[in-house]
Amino acid sequence: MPFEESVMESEGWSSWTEIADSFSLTPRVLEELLWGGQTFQWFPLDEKREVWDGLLNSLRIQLRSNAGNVEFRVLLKTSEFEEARSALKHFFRLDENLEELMSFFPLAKDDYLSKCVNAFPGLRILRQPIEKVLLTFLCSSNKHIDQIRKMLGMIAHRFGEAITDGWHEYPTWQELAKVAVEELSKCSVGYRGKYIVGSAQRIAQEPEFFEKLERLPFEEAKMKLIELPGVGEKVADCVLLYGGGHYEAFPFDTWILKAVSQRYGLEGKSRKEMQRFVEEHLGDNRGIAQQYIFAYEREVREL
DNA sequence: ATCCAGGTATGCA
DNA sequence: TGCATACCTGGA
Repeated sequence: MPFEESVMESEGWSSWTEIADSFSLTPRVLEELLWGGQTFQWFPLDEKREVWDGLLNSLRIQLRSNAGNVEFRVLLKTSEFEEARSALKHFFRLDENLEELMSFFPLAKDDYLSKCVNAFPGLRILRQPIEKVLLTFLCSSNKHIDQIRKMLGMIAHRFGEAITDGWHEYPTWQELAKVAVEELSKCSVGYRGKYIVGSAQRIAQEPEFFEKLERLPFEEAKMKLIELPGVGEKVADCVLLYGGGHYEAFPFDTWILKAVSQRYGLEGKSRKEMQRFVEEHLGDNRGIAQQYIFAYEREVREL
């Protein structure tokens, strides 16, 4: 019997419902959003990765693309239906006009970017709490996405609040500040353990750290983040892009570095020069462009 | 086995 | 500033 049947019949779940009228995504793009390295609290329920199981605002939710329409259902005992729907609209940024944000991309004179954009229609930057994003990208250095996911899963399970059916939230920074590095090391975090606890302790001793961070303009927020141990330029850019909604952030990871230098003929150029090129060529919403490039490169290089 | 992975911190020219 | 190296861990 198809997997979907048993899911439909299990108790406690609401019925599958569209998140919003005009919100459609192919299964591939939905997969890229939930599994591609922006967020780490969603897991595929089936081999084909068409149904997703996750946690959003501590609500247990499932997602799928049904003939293009993004549908959700929620475990009713843990939440109200409309609460989940509005959390999802927020998460997918349905309040923003993606087309308009991308209207300044130099698509007419950039075949490469056009290819990236066309390959993942509707791809966007998810909106996640900045506290959570900081934790995820503090784990990210020198790791594959699936390894990051495993680390975070262990951290949540060991230190985070239990929600339902073995699902745990991430621990708060206040909680992490009290964790011993040796304890955290049991989550395979390696040398990142001291970064996480060290950052947690600084955050814990500065009241409203994240509130202040969110009020700062991009460059100042970036400097504030880089003061934390384990946060360099790349992690700071990720935190501000995925958690702070700063589309000026353009994280230069190894993939993007390779892609930009090769695709735009900038081999041998310094990192500074590449940054300057990206700023001028891609414009203020370059962070969104980065997401398309990242997705495209991962797909063509087959991982 | 040896290398590398969504980098950062440190030391030295 | 700009480059070299070490760093936990685990999978290829």
